[in-house]
Amino acid sequence: MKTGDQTLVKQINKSIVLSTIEKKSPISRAQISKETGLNKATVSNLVSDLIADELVNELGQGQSSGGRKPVMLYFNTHAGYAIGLDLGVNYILAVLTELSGEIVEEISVPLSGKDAEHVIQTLSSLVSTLIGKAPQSPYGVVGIGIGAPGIVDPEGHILFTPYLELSEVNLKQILEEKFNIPTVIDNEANTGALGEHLYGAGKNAINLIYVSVGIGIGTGIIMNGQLYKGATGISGEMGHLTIEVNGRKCSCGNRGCWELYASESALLKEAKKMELFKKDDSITLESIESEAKKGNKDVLRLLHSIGEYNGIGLANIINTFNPDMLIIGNRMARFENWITNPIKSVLDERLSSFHRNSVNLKISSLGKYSNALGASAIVSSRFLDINRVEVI
Amino acid sequence: MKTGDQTLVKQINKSIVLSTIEKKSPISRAQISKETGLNKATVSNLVSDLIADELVNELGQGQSSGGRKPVMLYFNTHAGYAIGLDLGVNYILAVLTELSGEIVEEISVPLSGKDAEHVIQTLSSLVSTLIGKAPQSPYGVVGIGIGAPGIVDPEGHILFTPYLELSEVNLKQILEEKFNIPTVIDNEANTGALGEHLYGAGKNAINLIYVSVGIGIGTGIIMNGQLYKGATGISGEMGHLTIEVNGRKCSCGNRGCWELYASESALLKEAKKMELFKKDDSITLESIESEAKKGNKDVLRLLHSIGEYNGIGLANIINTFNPDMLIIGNRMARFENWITNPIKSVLDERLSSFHRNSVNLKISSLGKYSNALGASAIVSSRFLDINRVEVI
DNA sequence: ATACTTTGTTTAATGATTAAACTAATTAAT
DNA sequence: ATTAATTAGTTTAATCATTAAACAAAGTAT
Repeated sequence: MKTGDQTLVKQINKSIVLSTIEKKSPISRAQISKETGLNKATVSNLVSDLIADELVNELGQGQSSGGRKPVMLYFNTHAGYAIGLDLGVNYILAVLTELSGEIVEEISVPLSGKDAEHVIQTLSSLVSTLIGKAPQSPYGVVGIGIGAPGIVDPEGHILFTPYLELSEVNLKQILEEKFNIPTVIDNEANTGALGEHLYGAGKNAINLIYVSVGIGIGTGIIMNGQLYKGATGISGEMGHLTIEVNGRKCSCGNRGCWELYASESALLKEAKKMELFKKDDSITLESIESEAKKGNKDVLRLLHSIGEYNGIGLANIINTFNPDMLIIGNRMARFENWITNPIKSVLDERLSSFHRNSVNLKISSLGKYSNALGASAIVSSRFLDINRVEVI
Repeated sequence: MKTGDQTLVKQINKSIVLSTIEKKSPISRAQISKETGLNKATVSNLVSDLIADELVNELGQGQSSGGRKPVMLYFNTHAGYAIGLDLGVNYILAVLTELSGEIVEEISVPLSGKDAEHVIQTLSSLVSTLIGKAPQSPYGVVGIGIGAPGIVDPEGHILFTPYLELSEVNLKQILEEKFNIPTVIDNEANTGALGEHLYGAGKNAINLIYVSVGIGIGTGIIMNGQLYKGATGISGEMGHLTIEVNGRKCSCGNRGCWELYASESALLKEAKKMELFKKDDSITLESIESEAKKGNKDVLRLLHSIGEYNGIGLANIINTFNPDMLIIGNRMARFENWITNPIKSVLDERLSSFHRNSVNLKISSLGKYSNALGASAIVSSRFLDINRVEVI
């Protein structure tokens, strides 16, 4: 059982000091003491440790406020590096980040094949490249984080991906054996939620729902500052909430699932029916967006309707979670200009007054980086042993 | 900021020792040491404290296992008492419990008036009576917990009750001033969830959703062993999930809300349309149940359909939370025999295989006591300072 | 030059846990 | 019946993290 002792006390306080420096650097020992309530002596001790760990640097003196000048402390964001991988359906985005989440290298490659071997091969080669590009540092590459589509269990098995042939593959184990670096895999909605929570639009929200609207719709749930993953790691399948009892049959087995009406797939499917695109066989989000920009009435009407359907599901999420913030991410985010208003008017119409006033709807601020950054954040947080996020 | 020190360490360990005794009594110091990993000396010290606090008793010797006989320790469930109030729409159920949750007194009264004064008067008189009946004990009545219908904010204001005239009333403050006893108010779905989690069907589940199906439908959300209340304390309004986009208008402003199809109100409304009940003006759940027992085909068909609609919403909950357990409580629970099968077949039909296998559906095991016991548990837990549940 | 401030370190005390030694009480074996 | 072995619980001394208070260092203000 996890009992208390002095080691625990020190861990807690060291963590507090480190994250204070992370958030407020440059900062002096005296200021840390005032902000945290820890004794000056305690802060001095812990800072010595952190300097020995190379996680913190002393860098010059600050302004005097009527007495001795303070020594300013900085978080050593270059103590190590983390790799974050956004495993998409037809691309992989790989980033190498500092411990602060700053991107130092990024590579994006299309994913031509869908078979396990090809995917693993591509991932590995990206990881190799990024490891090679990581600058010299005390700790090197401290972890590999992966955001994957589909269902991932707590052990890193991908149980099921609808579009890649990775079902039952234990990516975590494969990569750990290959590179001997701690590896973590999670669903893309979860990594996206973490990315936005730590570095993006959701920085100040402790209860936030990240809604990844892509081919399907998935949600990442952060409550009380912790990622919630459910009993077997497959919570957040809110794309499969029934919004029409006798609606169309969904591949999941259910009927009338939200994502059948509000996702990228729904948008493309409806667009294909339009005269405008009939000639064009390979209809894309780009072409839809360009038509919207031109002001094509039919396209605008379609986006309006998709927006409304998004609003209906978002109202469900608000009624369920009463979150501080909702963040819409993934590819639907690019239609921000056309879907925001219909979403808001549906929320106004459908929410009770108690919920209506507390709605805080945002569009992903990290854009295509939410997943990769969230994935890298999981492993750098683990390395820093800061309880910024709870990851099982 | 909440920093670490020796006080914290002692709090943590004392809490661990006390809850070990609570769960496994009778138990010896040596066994506690083995189970928790704490040193024998530490356990002895903490147990001395707990005995001085009168929270633990030594009571006789246990069986030797080849050496000195152990001294058996018991949790002193009579160290204090807690009051739990289930504030219903037309009744109040009040219980006086031991610290273990054992009921020692219970009073149930009908609620004739709906105005604030009458409700407060009735509550106060029940509390007075129970305080009078509490046996002599070291700590007396340690708290008053209330489970109320409607929306309760974190400060104990009832923001809105659909059926009582208590909107904007600060019950917590009123009762605390009157009795000078710490008082906590929460939504009935939350207290129900806590009751089942601590004493009922959900004892072994750390991720559980309690679904209170009464006049409306509310849910109590327990995740990672903690009650989740949302940004402003009004999460869990899953009765208002849209299951028919263009369905009937609901009083909440939304359309096609789940509770319009699956609640007690839906059942009564449909029953009223039946020939059988046309003569009878005051149709009740009792009469419906009695007809079901007689095997009335129309009633059975109606219950089957209500069960199916319950299943549809429960599938939504499972897709959202992937919980260890779902518990159906409140008045719909009495129709267990007729709704369980339709619920299960809907779940089988509508859930993806990953969720289907992990479904754990139960009916409330505390019956009418879930709320009152959950409410009393909040205050006794606070008193014991055990982190059995997180309550804001 | 002097008094006052602020920063950071040193010192001694406090207190919680713990390993190890010890006492107490019981069983099993000779 | 005596002895050895075992288990329960306490005592003792050591360890270690925090802290208040004293102190040293380095500045500002008058």
